[in-house]
Amino acid sequence: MDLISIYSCLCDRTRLRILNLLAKGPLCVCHVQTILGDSQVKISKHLAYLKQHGLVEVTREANWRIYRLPAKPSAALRSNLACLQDCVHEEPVFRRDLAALKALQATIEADGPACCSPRLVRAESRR
Amino acid sequence: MDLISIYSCLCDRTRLRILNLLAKGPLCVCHVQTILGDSQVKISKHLAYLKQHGLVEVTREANWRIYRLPAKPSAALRSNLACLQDCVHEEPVFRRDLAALKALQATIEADGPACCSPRLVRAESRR
DNA sequence: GCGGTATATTCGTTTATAGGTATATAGGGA
DNA sequence: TCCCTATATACCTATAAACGAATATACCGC
Repeated sequence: MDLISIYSCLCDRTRLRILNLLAKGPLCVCHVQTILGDSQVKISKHLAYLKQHGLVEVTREANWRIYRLPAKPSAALRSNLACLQDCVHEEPVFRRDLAALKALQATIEADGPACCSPRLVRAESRR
Repeated sequence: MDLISIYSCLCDRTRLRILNLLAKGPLCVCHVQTILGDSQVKISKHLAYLKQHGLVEVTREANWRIYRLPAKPSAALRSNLACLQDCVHEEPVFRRDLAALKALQATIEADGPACCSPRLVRAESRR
């Protein structure tokens, strides 16, 4: 994975928003979709783009796909994700997304097991 | 200037190479051209792209245009340029470019005043 | 003013990307 | 087996970007 791949992924707002969410932990597609308020296709394609360039990894859990940041990111990716974390604080969209994520996670906990509830995510991580 | 502008600029190898050079100090177009070994149009257009997105600034000195990194970069730009500095070490192209830059600067010093010799650059900076 | 040098712009072509609509795939449960 | 849900893919269109060739601009020295 080279720098160009990384920056190509970062130069789209939807993808930045996705990465900002994944920085907090793994998520299934439907939750990303809910938080960003975008269509299923759009989210799916951006996730595919990120995966193709090595910025995210996927595992399957039942009907769901759980996306996450790479377990072993390259040095370049690590620096850039860290840098991104510093920069996103300035733009309100990202803060709003994180707030929505928190709210959603609270609901998930309350409702019991759902697509990417902590329980499930832990379970499929163990494999 | 927002994150997308920054990352859009960074997702092209030619522009990364240019920024890597400018990190060492101001340069005129012809020297960038010489070091990268690309056509005049190509370099000129990438510099225009960088300028349009606020990643470089230009001043004129006689027949030459001197490009430099912004005097007062935004926080986001500053972090990303710093991050880039860390990352470019891994790829040989960038090291080779810096070596070529050093060689070129030695020649300039020896030959006396040229388009972007330190003397001229200092002179036009004072305005 | 003229010619030369450095740089920018215009135009055309090719390729990549974003987004949508419609459709396919794949697993789970009745 | 059939249906439902979650996600991916194919196909289309519009827009942006990259690059080259040719041309324009702007300053300099004579």
